[in-house]
Amino acid sequence: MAVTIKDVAQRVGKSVTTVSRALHGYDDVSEETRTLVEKVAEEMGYRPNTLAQRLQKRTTDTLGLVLPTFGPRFSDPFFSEFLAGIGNKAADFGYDLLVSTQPPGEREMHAYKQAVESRRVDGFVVVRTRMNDERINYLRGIDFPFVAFGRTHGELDFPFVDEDSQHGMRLMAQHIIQQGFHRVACIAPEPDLMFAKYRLDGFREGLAEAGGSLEDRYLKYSDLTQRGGYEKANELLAMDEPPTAIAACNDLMAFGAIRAAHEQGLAIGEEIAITGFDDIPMSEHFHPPLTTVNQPIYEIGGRVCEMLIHHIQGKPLEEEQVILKPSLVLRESTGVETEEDI
Amino acid sequence: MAVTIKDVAQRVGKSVTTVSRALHGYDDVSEETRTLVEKVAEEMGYRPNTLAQRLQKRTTDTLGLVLPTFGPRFSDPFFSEFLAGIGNKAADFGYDLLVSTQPPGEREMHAYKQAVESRRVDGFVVVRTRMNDERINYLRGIDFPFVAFGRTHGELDFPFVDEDSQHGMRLMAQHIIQQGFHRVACIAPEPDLMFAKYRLDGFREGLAEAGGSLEDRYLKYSDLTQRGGYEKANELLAMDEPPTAIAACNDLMAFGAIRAAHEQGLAIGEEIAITGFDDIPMSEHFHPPLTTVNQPIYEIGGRVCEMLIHHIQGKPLEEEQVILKPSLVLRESTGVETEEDI
DNA sequence: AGTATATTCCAAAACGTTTTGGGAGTCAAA
DNA sequence: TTTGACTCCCAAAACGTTTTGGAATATACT
Repeated sequence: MAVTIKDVAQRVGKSVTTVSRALHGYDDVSEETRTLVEKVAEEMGYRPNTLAQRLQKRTTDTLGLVLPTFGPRFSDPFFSEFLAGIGNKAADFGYDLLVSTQPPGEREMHAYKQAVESRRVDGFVVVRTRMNDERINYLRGIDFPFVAFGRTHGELDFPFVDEDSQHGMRLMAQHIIQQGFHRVACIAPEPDLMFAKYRLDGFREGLAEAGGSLEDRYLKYSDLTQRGGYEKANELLAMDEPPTAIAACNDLMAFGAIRAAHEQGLAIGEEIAITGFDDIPMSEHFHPPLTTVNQPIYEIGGRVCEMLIHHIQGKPLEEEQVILKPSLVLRESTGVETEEDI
Repeated sequence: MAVTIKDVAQRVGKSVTTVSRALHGYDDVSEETRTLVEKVAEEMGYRPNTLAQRLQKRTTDTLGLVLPTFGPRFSDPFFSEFLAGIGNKAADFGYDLLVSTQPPGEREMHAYKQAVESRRVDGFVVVRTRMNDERINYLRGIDFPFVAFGRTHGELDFPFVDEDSQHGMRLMAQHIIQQGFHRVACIAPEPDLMFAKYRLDGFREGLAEAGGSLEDRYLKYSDLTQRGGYEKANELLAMDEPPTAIAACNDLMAFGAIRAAHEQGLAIGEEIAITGFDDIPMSEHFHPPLTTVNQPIYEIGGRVCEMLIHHIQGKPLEEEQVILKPSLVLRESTGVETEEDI
């Protein structure tokens, strides 16, 4: 059907070898035949068959990304932005991006193993790391290229990009106290997620440094959804002595908490402070605009992707392990009045 | 490095052919050798090389999806849910999903053409169709398999799934009028998007049927982001005679409009009604909860994917063109008090 | 003239599969 | 004993590339 290199060779009256070498700029082919080959290939609409090229070069030029989804209504703006960051960078380098969606667990691991064993990808981007991360253990065990977004507990002898969310949450705690909110609660995700630990630790440190503390009764665990944040915030607000500040560990849960506070008729930013983490685009446009910790998700995606490609190509990485300093974004949900930075 | 079928063949003392046929359940191989082959293959950890298989079978077992992104901060919850729908269904059928992200235009078309010409995918999911859709023209022109989410203007001789958003917006218009809001505005996306036409047409029809109309000054065009909705709503609310209802053509823009109304101190659902379209998970948890038109995004993704796979495999489609009836989700942003459906 | 050196080319192997088109052996029926 | 059917097997071709390891010719230098 399609035009193959053999067809081109026949047409120019040269061997397949010569055509291939002409097209790849080898210098053992005369200027004359090179231009002829190029012309004919162009005319015939020759496009190399990627599969054949990849088989021969023993490389897939493909990156793998397994998105950890929870339930069908997977709808985390965080991931679409991260995906765009990876995807665009991958395209720049001529790599394909193979995406699959699996909830953490057996099927997820199966997706990784299958991709590795049947040689579908050259490397992985591992996202949302966990305390003891089976994906990373596996990939490290077989020495398969990957770069993680996030760290793990224990040995950190693999390449990653992470934000210093411990520091971010420390700043956030201090900000909350400074704004005059003293009964402070936190909604954290399942503690198996690595960033949960960092954010919670940082939050505790920040409170301690500002002379406060996080009481056990004010610590709630939830999934990372709005619904989860809503439910846990409702529990908190129904207590005898409800908190006057709720720090959620991501923006989505903060949105849920805001809704709960609204329903209780609380003036957010005055009677209660609510904070998030991530600074997804929506947080600026929420009512009220959300105080949160900025995470340059798109850039991180690009960075991770670039590191992975270098890794695959055996190029040395100038920085194997990147930790970014976060910055606070202060908005009305903690009582800060601002003309929003546009 | 990795175990090939040749290694297995050598080990069992049979030909490569026999091993291949044993592993694929052909009946011209004895029960004895079959079990032996299976055992040895298992022991040696043999996994067929996908690339080689695909080259030989002249198929890629891969679906293409090019997400139309606008700018780096691409963060549309709509797409992550749609992606999950496609991804999970593709996995069920053993297909890979190749994702790239490109803004509409030249680079986008290049992504399609490259994937087709270098034979990287067996078919495409085309999302967010446009009036005169170059992607569809191209794919149809070369008779390449695809299924669209959405229709186009003109001939509809290709497989698609779409929601009858015309009907949805008709219902919405009537609901708004019924709730007693009469100065009605609309924020629509660039008219090149096909669903913009349907939604706007439907909205006009609904208003007409309820004895109203959409004045030109109350029609604003925007991108599909929150920021856009916010800006256009501000323009509307700054008019001498501002509208008392704003129907946005997606939830994200509605969120932006809500923020604008909040900032004007308007009581949403009472002094002004605001509506969206899509019913992304967040719309239930917004403040106030958003009246919108439900679109089963995850299911549509799965449906489109399944249709595409059938198409690729040459199986007849029971339904080539699917149009789903939408349903209104009434919430507080139009003054409806509900115990939310959980 | 003979030898080295460029220059230009290509046959064949390789990547790892699946499929094609038989072949050899056994057994029962003619 | 031949014939036909059946069972089990396999060499070789094919998929479409790239790379290896020369070969052939022309040119330049002793």
